Amino acid sequence: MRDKSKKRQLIMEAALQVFVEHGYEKTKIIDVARTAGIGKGTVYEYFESKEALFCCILEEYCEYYKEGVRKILSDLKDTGCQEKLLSVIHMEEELKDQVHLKSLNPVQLMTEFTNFPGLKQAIQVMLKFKFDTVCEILNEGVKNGEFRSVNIPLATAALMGASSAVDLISDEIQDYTDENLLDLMIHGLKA
Amino acid sequence: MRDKSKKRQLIMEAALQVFVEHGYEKTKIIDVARTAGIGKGTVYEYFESKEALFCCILEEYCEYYKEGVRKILSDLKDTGCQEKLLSVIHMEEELKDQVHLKSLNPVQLMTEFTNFPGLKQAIQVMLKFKFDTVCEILNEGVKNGEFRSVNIPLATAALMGASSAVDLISDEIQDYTDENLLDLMIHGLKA
Amino acid sequence: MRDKSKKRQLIMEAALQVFVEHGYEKTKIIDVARTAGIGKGTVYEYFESKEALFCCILEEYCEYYKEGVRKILSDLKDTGCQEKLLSVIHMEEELKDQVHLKSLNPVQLMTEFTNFPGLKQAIQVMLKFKFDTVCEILNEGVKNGEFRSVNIPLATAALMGASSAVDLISDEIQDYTDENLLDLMIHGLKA
Amino acid sequence: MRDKSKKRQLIMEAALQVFVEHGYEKTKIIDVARTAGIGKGTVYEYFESKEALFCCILEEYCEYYKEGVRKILSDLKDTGCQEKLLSVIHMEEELKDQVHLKSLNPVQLMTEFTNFPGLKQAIQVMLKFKFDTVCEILNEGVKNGEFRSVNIPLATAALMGASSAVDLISDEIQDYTDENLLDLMIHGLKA
DNA sequence: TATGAATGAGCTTTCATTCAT
DNA sequence: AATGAATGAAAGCTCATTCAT
Repeated sequence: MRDKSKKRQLIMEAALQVFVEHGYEKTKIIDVARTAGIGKGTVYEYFESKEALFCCILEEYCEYYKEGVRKILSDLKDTGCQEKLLSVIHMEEELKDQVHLKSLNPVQLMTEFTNFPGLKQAIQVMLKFKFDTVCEILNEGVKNGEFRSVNIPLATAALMGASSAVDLISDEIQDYTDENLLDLMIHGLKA
Repeated sequence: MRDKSKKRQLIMEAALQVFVEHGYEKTKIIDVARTAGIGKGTVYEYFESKEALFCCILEEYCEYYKEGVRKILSDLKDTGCQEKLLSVIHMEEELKDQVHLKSLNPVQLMTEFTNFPGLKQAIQVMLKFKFDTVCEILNEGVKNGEFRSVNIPLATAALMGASSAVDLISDEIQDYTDENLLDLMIHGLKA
Repeated sequence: MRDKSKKRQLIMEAALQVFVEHGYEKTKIIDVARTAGIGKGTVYEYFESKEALFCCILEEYCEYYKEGVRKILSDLKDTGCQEKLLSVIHMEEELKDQVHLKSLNPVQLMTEFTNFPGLKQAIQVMLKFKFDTVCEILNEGVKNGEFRSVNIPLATAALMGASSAVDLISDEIQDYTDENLLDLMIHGLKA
Repeated sequence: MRDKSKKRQLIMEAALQVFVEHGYEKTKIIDVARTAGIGKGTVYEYFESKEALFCCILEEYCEYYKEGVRKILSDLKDTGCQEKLLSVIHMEEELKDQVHLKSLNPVQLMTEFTNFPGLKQAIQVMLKFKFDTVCEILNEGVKNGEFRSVNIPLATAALMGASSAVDLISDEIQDYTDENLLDLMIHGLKA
């Protein structure tokens, strides 16, 4: 039982690595298998299809992320919203390091999977969770006077998008820290 | 010569439409040909390969975009930077309408084409141009005291990312206008 | 148009040959292609799938058979039912020679394709036509006093089954002719 | 030794059931194992291969059938041939009920396994036995004046084929009984 | 002895690309 | 110049069989 579960995890980790490196379409099951050091058929003992494998990865990642967010926010119950936002953004970076990936950014994923209804749905669940979480924090910030009364969904999207893009373009950016980005979003460009 | 050029354009427009609708991998050359109302082989008379076709589209789009940006900025030589930024963001929206597409957003494209070296380069050219343009505007804004002295590449990435993501998540957002987004980025969240 | 149709026919003939020789499951598309002297992909230009290919063959065979039966029976409008039955049985033998096959006997096909709903239906159409045709002849024979008042569906099944099986076991049978078989079915074993 | 033999029997019964329900090709060893309530590997402890398993079933079925026929015929030593034929046909029906199967009709099997030389041979043994048995009865019937002097192998094939087909097409047949079929074969269609 | 996890040969099917017309 | 019929490499997936436990 332990072994079965471990191998499943092994495959998911190998798959994650290959998916992130080559993208969904270019990823071949045989490469996932080789990366995991197993045979092609074995992948299918654990996952019904390539799409299902991808879905499982997303779901796990999502759970992992949700869990992390919940924990952080409960730890920060009494701090300011700026700190909460920072922690949420931070957590994502840490998550990436832990699972050794370049990105599982839902904003980016949405782009790639627009045409896979099955996958798109799984991504939307993740995206929705992030969106709702950030919305809530902003809402709280507006209520307690920390933030001004902005269009919250718009601000949420902007925040998520900004942090996504910074990722993609980070080669060009000196001194990037989550703090710097958040500071910018909070204080704005205005002199 | 005229004809040759016109048919090339016809194919590119059909291809753009199909690429944007279905994504690169899911786009079949036969669908491009049918959309263009021509034979499958004809596509290959004008473009070496699917990848080359995509590249040409990007390059043309990039030129078109550059041209538009140059014109706008020369028209706005003496206005404030906020207006310039707005015009640049606006222009992208207009461009989409003109070529009837959901998106050719370079931030999104970067995601999908990370693994096509050929395509990635073309996208990066486009991305770089946008990036440099926005950087310049921000730079000017800082110099003339309109903006505070922020980390300009970071701010540029945030701005580009925000406007990209708002696109993807726009279902959730009420009252989205480029003005609202820009206002948010300029004044920040702070109360 | 002529060519397209001819190649389709070529593939169907090659496929028929391979299907009959190796059975449905053991038939590989690559073998059909090689037999037809074409590439594997070409088969799929003309038929959606292996199953569809098989279905088309059955349907064509069925049409061919129906046409033949109709013609024979209209030619024999005024002869006895025994002669009609004989002609129908004869025709099947001739058909086999014409299409160079061991058998497309529906009674046998029913056995092999019990588990392919799609294929089974096509076979049942063929079987039903034969069944109905023989039933009608027997009915007419009973009415005109040529035959006694037997259970017609039962007699039809027996007749069809007898002529099918004789085929399969024919190695063992000396002096087999359709006439002999029919004579046996008509006069019975009784001394 | 007893256990070994019992499990072997268990597997054969499970396999028989699955083979009859799904056909040879569509039968998966895992399904046989599940039906038998054992592990997949265990099947291979008792049978060399899927084909060997099928062969063993046929051989056992054949033995069983032979035994039954021998017993019946010895019991009926002094009755008429019509009764003997009826008993032989009856026995097959009973056999089916005993082993819970839709059919192991050799005429039908011959069709499916034309292309499995190994299996075909086993089937032919069975077929031959039936064939020879029926031939003998007919021979006796001709000799004792019960039947007229027909082409015996032909009549045998017809009889076997008729009873096979009636099986396959039985949905359409009202009031089917072995007696009715035999009566038809003996008295013929003639008025 | 019994197992089922692991395997990879082998299958169907897709589609970018070629090339004869 | 334009075509679309032909192609075969490549991919996802299945399942009989093996073998370590």
